[in-house]
Amino acid sequence: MEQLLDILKKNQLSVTAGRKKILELFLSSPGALAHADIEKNTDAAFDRVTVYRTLQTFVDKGIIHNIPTSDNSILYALCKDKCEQGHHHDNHVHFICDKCNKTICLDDVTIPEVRLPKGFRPKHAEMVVSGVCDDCK
Amino acid sequence: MEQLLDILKKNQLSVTAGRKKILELFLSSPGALAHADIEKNTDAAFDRVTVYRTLQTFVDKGIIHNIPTSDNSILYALCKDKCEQGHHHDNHVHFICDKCNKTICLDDVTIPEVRLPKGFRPKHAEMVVSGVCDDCK
DNA sequence: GTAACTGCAAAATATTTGCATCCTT
DNA sequence: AAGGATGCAAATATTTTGCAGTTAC
Repeated sequence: MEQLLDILKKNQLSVTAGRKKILELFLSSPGALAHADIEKNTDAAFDRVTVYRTLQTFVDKGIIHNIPTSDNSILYALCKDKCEQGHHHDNHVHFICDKCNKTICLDDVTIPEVRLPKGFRPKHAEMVVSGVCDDCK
Repeated sequence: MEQLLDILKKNQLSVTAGRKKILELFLSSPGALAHADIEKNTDAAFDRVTVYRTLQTFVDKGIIHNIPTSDNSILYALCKDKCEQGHHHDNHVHFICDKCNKTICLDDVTIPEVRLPKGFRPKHAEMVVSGVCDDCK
């Protein structure tokens, strides 16, 4: 809870009920959350628009980042590393479980470097592994 | 062109103008395409719904696959390897250029293996690198 | 001729914007 | 008190579905 206020204050965001609740969800969730998850877990206490704006604000501030997915869903997860505004360092692998369908941040698994063809200048890399997670094995 | 008919026939799909045109786009494109790209490049000759259904059909048959992206866009690319229905083998890295915004399949760059935490069973991996491509450097 | 494919209309879903009101600092 | 955040309404955008007409085989 202390941590929660800390994060908001560090990012110069005013502390509101919606932001507290949504950030709390992320802090207590082992994996990533979709917009729909958040609406479900807040009992629609907040307007759908507020959720959109809160997520966008968190992304802008570098509190959360979005995770690449193959379908059209947008998933968000906490930036565990030191993310600054507009400069994310979420260089860890994400795992999607085919059974329970959860997305998990493997914070300890860093994305390996790859050798690119001549002329390509890499700036950022994303890696998503799917399969069966520890809980569902 | 021969190749084009080949692909459709191998997958037991009837040969129609829409499917030919869309598949042709993929065959002649160096990278991935979004739904919007396809509408643009076909001059809206086909109904939007037809594009949706054609893409879905191609994915189901394993002719194309979708590429994970961090924003909410859905990108599709040809399966260059031998993909069977419901069983893709597109284990190459995709590159998204920040300048020209094109997505390129780096067919020769294979996705490296990563060591996962205990209990995780990987089945499939996707990797997307962004930066500046050879043309825009 | 028959099954599959397409276009149109419309429904369902998702996201964005403007503005008045309320809350945080 | 002032600026930012929220809720509501409505505008946009995206995707899906049903059905009748058309096309491929």
